[in-house]
Amino acid sequence: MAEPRTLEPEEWEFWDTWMRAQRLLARELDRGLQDDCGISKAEFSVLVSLWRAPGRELRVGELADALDWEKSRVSHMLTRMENRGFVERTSSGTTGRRTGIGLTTEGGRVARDAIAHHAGNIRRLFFDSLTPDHAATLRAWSEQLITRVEGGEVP
Amino acid sequence: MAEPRTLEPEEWEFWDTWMRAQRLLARELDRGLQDDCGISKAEFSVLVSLWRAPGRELRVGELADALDWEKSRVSHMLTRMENRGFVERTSSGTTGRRTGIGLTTEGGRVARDAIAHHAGNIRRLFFDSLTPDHAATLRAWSEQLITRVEGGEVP
DNA sequence: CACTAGAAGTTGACGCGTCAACTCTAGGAC
DNA sequence: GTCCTAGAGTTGACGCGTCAACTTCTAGTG
Repeated sequence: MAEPRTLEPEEWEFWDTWMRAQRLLARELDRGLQDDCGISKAEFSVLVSLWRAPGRELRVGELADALDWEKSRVSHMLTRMENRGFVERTSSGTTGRRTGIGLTTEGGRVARDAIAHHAGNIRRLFFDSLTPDHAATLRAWSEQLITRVEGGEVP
Repeated sequence: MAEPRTLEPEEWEFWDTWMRAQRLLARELDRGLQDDCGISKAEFSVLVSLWRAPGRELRVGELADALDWEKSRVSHMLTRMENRGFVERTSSGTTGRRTGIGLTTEGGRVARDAIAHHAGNIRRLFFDSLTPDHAATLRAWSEQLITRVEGGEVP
């Protein structure tokens, strides 16, 4: 028997609830980052990627891969973050071409701070709301979903 | 004993996985809406809200409440959707002031289509990946999270 | 009725993300 | 050496979302 390809009202309600929870969670975390550290979630991601990188330095393409962003998005963001003094395009190679992205001192400071604050907020908003059982379920489901979608195994 | 307010590496990994799954899910749904129906998720939300409204008509403030958006965001979006012919600002009252937002014929058609397509995609990507057990867990957790965050009950 | 406070809605500026077009460089082929 | 191409990175235009300032309507007070 063919599954219905539409949703029952109850399923819509579930979906709306789910989306709402996601939105609230994301909003709260963004607000925390903005209020406590003065940066956006996107800026945070860049700072963390650089912070964790060997030598605290990456290339644009590597950043793009790590963040799963388009290169041009990375480039735009780096321009803005360079203007704010968080990041610098470091020259390397014989021609002095500016390849490679590094943290400034200020950028490193902010990264450290933000990681601590953000970790606290994630614990407070996410982990504290999960029982071990819920956590296991969410984790399993996330992994399965990633495999399905990234593998293109969705019918 | 005080809980640690930072995250263990394993927790970070869990968090990253979780975020990645969310991102993929959202991206895939957006792509479906865009490819199949030529609209963004935001436009979809507006169309659905109007479609479900009594009389297929709402005011800006009501839309803002329903969507949990800022009024100005709604206003900007309506301007764009009005230009695309999906929506019209209907006059009412004695002074002919344009209050109230309605669907155009075209808007109604697109809304119908999009709801069907989107429902199919949600089933395929979300519901099909859930066992009844997972579903129950996710639902319970979502509701609890909403209560906590909206109630401001987070320490 | 005039006045005013405030709600409802709009606008403009700005930072952000995407897409397509562009520049620059490194590395062959000849 | 010269040319040519593929990849890396940047730029510009445009739609989007937020914030603050603004206009306009409405309702209450005297």
